[in-house]
Amino acid sequence: MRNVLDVRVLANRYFAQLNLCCPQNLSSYSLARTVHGHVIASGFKLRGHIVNRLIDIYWKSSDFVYARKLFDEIPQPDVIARTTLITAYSALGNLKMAREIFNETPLDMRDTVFYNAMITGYSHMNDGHSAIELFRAMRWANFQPDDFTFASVLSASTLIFYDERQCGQMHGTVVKFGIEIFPAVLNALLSVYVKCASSPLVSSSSLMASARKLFDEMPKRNEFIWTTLITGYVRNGDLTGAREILDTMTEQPGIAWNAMISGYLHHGLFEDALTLFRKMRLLGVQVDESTYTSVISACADGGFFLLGKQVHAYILKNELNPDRDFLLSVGNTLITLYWKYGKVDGARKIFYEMPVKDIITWNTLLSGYVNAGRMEEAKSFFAQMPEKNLLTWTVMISGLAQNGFGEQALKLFNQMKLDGYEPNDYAFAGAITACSVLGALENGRQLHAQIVHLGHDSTLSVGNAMITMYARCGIVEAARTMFLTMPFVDPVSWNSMIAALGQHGHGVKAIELYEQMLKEGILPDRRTFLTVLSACSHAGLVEEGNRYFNSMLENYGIAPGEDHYARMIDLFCRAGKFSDAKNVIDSMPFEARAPIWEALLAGCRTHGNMDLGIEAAEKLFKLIPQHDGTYVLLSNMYASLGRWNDVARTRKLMRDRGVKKEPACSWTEVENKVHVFLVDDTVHPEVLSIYNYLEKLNLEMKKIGYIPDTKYVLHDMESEHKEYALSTHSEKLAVAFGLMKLPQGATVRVFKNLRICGDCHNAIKFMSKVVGREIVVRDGKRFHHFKNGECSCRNYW
DNA sequence: GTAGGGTTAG
Repeated sequence: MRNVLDVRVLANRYFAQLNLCCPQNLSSYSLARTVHGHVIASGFKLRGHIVNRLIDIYWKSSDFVYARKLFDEIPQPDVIARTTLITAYSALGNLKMAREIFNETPLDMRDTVFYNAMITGYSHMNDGHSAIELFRAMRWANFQPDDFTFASVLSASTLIFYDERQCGQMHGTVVKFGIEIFPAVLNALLSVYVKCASSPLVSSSSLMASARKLFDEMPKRNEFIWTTLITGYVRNGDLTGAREILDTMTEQPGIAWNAMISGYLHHGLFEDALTLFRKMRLLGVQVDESTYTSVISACADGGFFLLGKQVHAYILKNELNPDRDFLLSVGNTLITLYWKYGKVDGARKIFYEMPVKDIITWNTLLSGYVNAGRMEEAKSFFAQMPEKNLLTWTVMISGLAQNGFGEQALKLFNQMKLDGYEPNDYAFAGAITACSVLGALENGRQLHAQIVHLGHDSTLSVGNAMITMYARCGIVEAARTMFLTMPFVDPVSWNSMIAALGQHGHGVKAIELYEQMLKEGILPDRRTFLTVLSACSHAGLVEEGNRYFNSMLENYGIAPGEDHYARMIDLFCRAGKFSDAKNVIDSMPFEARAPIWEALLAGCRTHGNMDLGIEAAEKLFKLIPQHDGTYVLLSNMYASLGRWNDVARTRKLMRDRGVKKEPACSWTEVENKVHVFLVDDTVHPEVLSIYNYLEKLNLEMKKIGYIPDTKYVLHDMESEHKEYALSTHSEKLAVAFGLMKLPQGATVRVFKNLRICGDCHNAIKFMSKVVGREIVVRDGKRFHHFKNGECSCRNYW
């Protein structure tokens, strides 16, 4: 039996040991476990300060389950243990559990600190209303609020206050309680004014003036207060004002400089951010993790990859300290830096070397894979993520959609909703993009309705995706309406609309829109030129295309890339100007790689320039021997010349060389083999008749050594998404239409669920030219008349 | 046991 004194000595010793523990540090966690073990072994009952301290260390070391277990084992947890637990649950974002502990605590046990913890929990989780409500309840129950209370309450107020009157009232309350002598409270009050001023609903000038007055009258200013004011000016877009404050500062807290750097960063002034960083180093101002994070981010977004790499090297050399949490946010930004400059492997290396990762780390590398189009890696990475959030899903959905996996993207979109996530505008934009990939107009329209219902329709991401979706589905008019009714447009919107017109043969209109964009002072970017050149190419506007191409470097300082040269080759080939196309290749400042030769071969396919096509194919065989695309293009070229034996020879060559994928069925190959094919109104027989039809076609093609991919169609018909399956293959349907030897003026009905999409429309136009007859296609209540390669549908165009 | 400012992902 121990005597009381022994126990107390022991307890004090344990407590001293525990106080040595620094939370959030693994070694302190194991020390806590050891002490805990000693306590139990000695038969000493866990209670009082020791147990509270243990709970505190456990949860701060993220062993929350254990912390809770310990708490539950205490027969009568005191108010301190309860406060710890409330703080713990709040920090984990679980306000429900925190509130449960709160409610279970009898009124006579509570104290001000206890209330403060719960109020702070609400405030940190951005639940301003609950925080204020609890503050009222606290006063109602006659608890005296202190400076901590007001700091939290004021912080909560910034979330819900929207006008000057409220700010003034709160100011009065603070003075009434005589709390304004505490810097933390004053700073929080300043923050209330500043955040209210940055609300779009109020005029910021008078609120900022009040904030400034408050600031000027402060007896003492600490680094918090300087920083709050600087961010205030930054948030209100007054970077000059912010900089003036920074320059008048007597002390130089690094944190205020960080606020300024991040201000420059968020206003796109990357060079200013970097200049300030240099000055900071020069003056010896404390640089920390946050500084590096912003600076690397500025490098990533501002086109300073080399500088970013230098900063990386500097950090590795001077700042690498595994004991600090240094690597997390800096590492996250570094991953962004590397993938944004195409160094996905570099990004991956950083990821795997990081000792501590969070969800941002995972999301960032996922974005890297997705952006590089490395979807297989992205998919397996997504599958092995330990935690996902809305952004994770969004990145994956739009990534799948943009890389052509429309069906998978829509599946994931539904999965996301099943998992309880409310899609945001970006997620909807991803789903809409998936619909444009699939040509699934019906689906896109349903999404459009939901988007309007949820009020996401005014956002840029959704609007831009919708323009493209309607355009790809052939409804250029709807795309135009979107473009015209969007409250804000950006260069992407212009690009999308120009592309919409260009893709549907409205080359002249596309160019007119481009000119209008220039008039409105929007600068074209690399993608704009890709779009404009395509439009010229489709509309046969060779001279204009050439002029725009030359203007890139001359007027806008954009060096044409490989893709732009490829577009020029396409432009010339379509116009039959093969020698000009060849000249483009000779004049390029870099060695022609595969995409260039592919463009040439594709151009030769369309216009049957066999010699040049073979030359391009030879280059491609050398450059990428196992690439099936070359064989497809080459055999298509032969097919367009009716050289069926060469088609068969090419395909044999491909098999002999062990190249895997079979070329897809394409209209040029079979245009000489025209059949009658009509569909009726019900769904099932239509599916069957297409299948039967293609089966028949199969046999005929096999006779000449061609293996078409009807398996593909059959496979999708069996899939659960019938509607997508039909829509996915609208291009193939167009092929089927094209194959028909249509009687003069014949009408073809399109499936109930299928509308004429962009690709389909183009294919039918093309076939009307080839067949030399008028084709009438009924699409719902509308009729499309195709004749001589043009469509004269009044309702649409 | 509780408070106020700056920090990265589409």
